[in-house]
Amino acid sequence: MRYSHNFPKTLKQAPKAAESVNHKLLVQAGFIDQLMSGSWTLLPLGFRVVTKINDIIREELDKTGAQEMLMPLLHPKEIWKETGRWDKARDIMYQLKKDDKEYGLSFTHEEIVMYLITKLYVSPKEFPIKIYHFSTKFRYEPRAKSGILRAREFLMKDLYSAHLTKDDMYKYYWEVAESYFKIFKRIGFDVKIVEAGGGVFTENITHEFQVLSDQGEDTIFYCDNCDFAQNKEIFKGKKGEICPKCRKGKMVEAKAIEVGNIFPLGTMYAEKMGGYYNDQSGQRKPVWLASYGIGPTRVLGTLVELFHDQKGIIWPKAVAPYLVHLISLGTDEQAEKVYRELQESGMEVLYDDRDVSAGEKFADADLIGIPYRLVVSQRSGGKIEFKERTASNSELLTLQELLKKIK
RNA sequence: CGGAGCGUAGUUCAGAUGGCUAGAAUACACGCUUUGGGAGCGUGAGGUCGUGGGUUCAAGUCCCACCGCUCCGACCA
Repeated sequence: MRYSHNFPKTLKQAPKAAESVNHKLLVQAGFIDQLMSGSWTLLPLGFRVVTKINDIIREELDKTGAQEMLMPLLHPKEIWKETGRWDKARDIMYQLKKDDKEYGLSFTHEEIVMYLITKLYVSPKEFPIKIYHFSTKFRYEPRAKSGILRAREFLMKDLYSAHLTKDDMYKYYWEVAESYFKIFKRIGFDVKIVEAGGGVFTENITHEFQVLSDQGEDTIFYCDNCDFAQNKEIFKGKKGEICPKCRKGKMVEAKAIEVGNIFPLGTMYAEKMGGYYNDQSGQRKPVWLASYGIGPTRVLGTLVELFHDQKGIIWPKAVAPYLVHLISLGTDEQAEKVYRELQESGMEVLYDDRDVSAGEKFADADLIGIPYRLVVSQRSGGKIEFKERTASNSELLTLQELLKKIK
């Protein structure tokens, strides 16, 4: 991509109102734009990062046998009445009326999934059913905040699984937990799996995937010796106490950002919506439902909170919008050739071909945060100057050496 | 919803005790020059001063109401 045609360009200054790091840097570098409080556009650079995040999620979930689909966001009131959540979730659901018919904007999809399963499944042999989609969620937040971390409209990947038995539900539940762990590791996070309550979703203990960060609005307690961790809402002890699980480590208190969560919902949805099957003995039994979410746009913000310096963003390679940032300093013919060759080798290149000063190109490269910076100039002779975003020194390489190094 | 701050050009801001055709920087367009850390000169375009009402000979400036954004709190799968 030629940066001269990238929409939009970086800003000289971050917006005045921005205080959180993800808000400042993502806006200044041209990844996102705010429409109103809690509502954001993913600009081309931001959308590329989210696409990378989604691709990783998709790849790992497909390995568990899950199938991708897409469900609607405009829901009839009646389906939410069936589970009682039209009234119970009134505070977070956008509800609207048009010509005397009432609708809700989706804040989750359990009701729709249960409706689909009840309506479309043919035989118990089809279970377990594992379906997911990436789509927008609308949630009325009393106070949207922290840049893109707490929005009223945001992107979510939600997976739903339906099972004949509780054991089978939990078997897959832990398989997804493992899958989530891999996803976050690939993205670049060191996540903690934290026990939590289920809120408006379930009475059961659920699990959150938390990334430690001072910018987080959740408070968690975790053991410094074993994997025990609980969020503030359900943890009964205090920090510094002996871990109730391993009896060896001490409990640590920390701020964290919740990037994913999983819910073993049980049979409530099936019972309220008629999701039954006949088992071998001819008995009528409800199916077991679980749901699992990851917020790709919140992941985007969390990445910036974690990976940045004074000059800008530092994208992990797995999710960077481009892998290399090519800069030409007054040697356009050579840079054009390098650009062409890099593209032919399948490299994702952002090529700054603008007629602006060297300093501006360097500053923008640091701000945008692509992992590798390449400079072609008089000074580099026939070679290409290679520098990692986090390094202070560069080295001169031929194209072949460069390709070998990066791949 | 309670508290605080803010709202003037695309962006960041200046416009004191009310006073003339509302300014700067930056970004943008054109020309020339320039290319290793946000270059220089010139020309040009760009504004319902958040909205509505009020006070006044006169309001960006004072008063009232409302709207919006950010932060703290309440809330939060």
